[in-house]
Amino acid sequence: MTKPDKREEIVGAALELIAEHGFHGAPMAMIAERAGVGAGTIYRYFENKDELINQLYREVEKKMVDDLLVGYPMEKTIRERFLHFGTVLLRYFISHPLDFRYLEQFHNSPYGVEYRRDRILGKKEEFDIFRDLFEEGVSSRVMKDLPLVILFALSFGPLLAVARDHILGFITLDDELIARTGEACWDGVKQ
Amino acid sequence: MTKPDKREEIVGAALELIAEHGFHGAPMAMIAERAGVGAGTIYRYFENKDELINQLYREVEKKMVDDLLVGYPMEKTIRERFLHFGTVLLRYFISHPLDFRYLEQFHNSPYGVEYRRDRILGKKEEFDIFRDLFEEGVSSRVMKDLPLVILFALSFGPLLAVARDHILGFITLDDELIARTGEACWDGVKQ
DNA sequence: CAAAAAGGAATGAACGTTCATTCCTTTTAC
DNA sequence: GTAAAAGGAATGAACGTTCATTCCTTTTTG
Repeated sequence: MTKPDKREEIVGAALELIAEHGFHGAPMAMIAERAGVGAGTIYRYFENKDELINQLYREVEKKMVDDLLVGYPMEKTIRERFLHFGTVLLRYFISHPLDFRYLEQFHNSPYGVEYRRDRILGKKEEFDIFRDLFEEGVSSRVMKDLPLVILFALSFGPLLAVARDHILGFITLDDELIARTGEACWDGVKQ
Repeated sequence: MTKPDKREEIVGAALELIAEHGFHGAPMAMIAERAGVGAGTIYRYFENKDELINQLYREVEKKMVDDLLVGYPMEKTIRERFLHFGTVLLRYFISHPLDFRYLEQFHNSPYGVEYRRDRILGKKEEFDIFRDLFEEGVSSRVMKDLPLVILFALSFGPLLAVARDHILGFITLDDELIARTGEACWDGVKQ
């Protein structure tokens, strides 16, 4: 196994185990075993478990955001761009359930709270296409004049909830249901 | 300290510590210390940590549901009943942040998934005022004809997200914002 | 009524287990 | 042959739980 392969194996094993069993249900020894490497080897690639968890988060998030931007209809209406995001996001979660579960685990942990605090209250300069879309929506009076955080909640709250329900098997989302869920979210944020 | 007092102390300490630091950030020894009892004493009231966590969940949930039903306008329109729930729920979470955080921790853990599975897929016979409201909304064509699970997501998804943002200090909800958030949720589910 | 005995609630040190991390040996790469 | 990489047993800290003992209340006895 070549060097980058080993890192990939570790990251993949960590993703699977943490997505399925949570941070505390995924001991380093188990990650090592599933990755097919020695326990000590992980520490050649990651300083400690926290570092592994954080780096994995960034990789999963980047992969998702990159995917989200493919085919983004930059020139279309706000509504269409909003629906694009909703649809693509839901599809992404459904076809990458491990990624979704991992992101959820992360966000619902102290790691995620700290991360979100930085993101929302911290430096704005970073490229944030969601923020741009919502700010444009509010200032052009196409969306309700509510704080960004609430518009985010109205949009992502339901999307995350239905993605979770689908992945846990409480419902089966098809294309029509995905589209109608996106529309319903739009009804929530639109003026 | 009388006998029921001790149980109360344990439950209160567990609520505080778990709400703040999660299940794994609240060792039994720490719960015992905060409760002002010996570590072994907890096991006189609860068989084990799981039992403590589950019983605490049921108490917190019951307290909340009871509160939610006070002043429920049984005879008013579906819209008004929906808005009542949204408002009262948000207010409850804001004034009981520990309860909210505990419920979140629970729902985002294996405990919660199992619990939800029973609730959604399992026996329907249990009294569930939410389910009744949404079923009435759909059948009377006041709400969108979507699966109940999705209507739930459209309603509670944003409410939970907003409550979390308030409690974590990302936004400050006042009466007006609470009302407008509820209305926005209604826009999402209404036909 | 007072003293002794019993009962059972409370305690916290101790135990066994689990885990992240380290350390030293073995293997690989060049 | 040597240095880097990998391996996995060893380590020690932290955890949930147990249990022998203490403490306090209640009951019994004379």
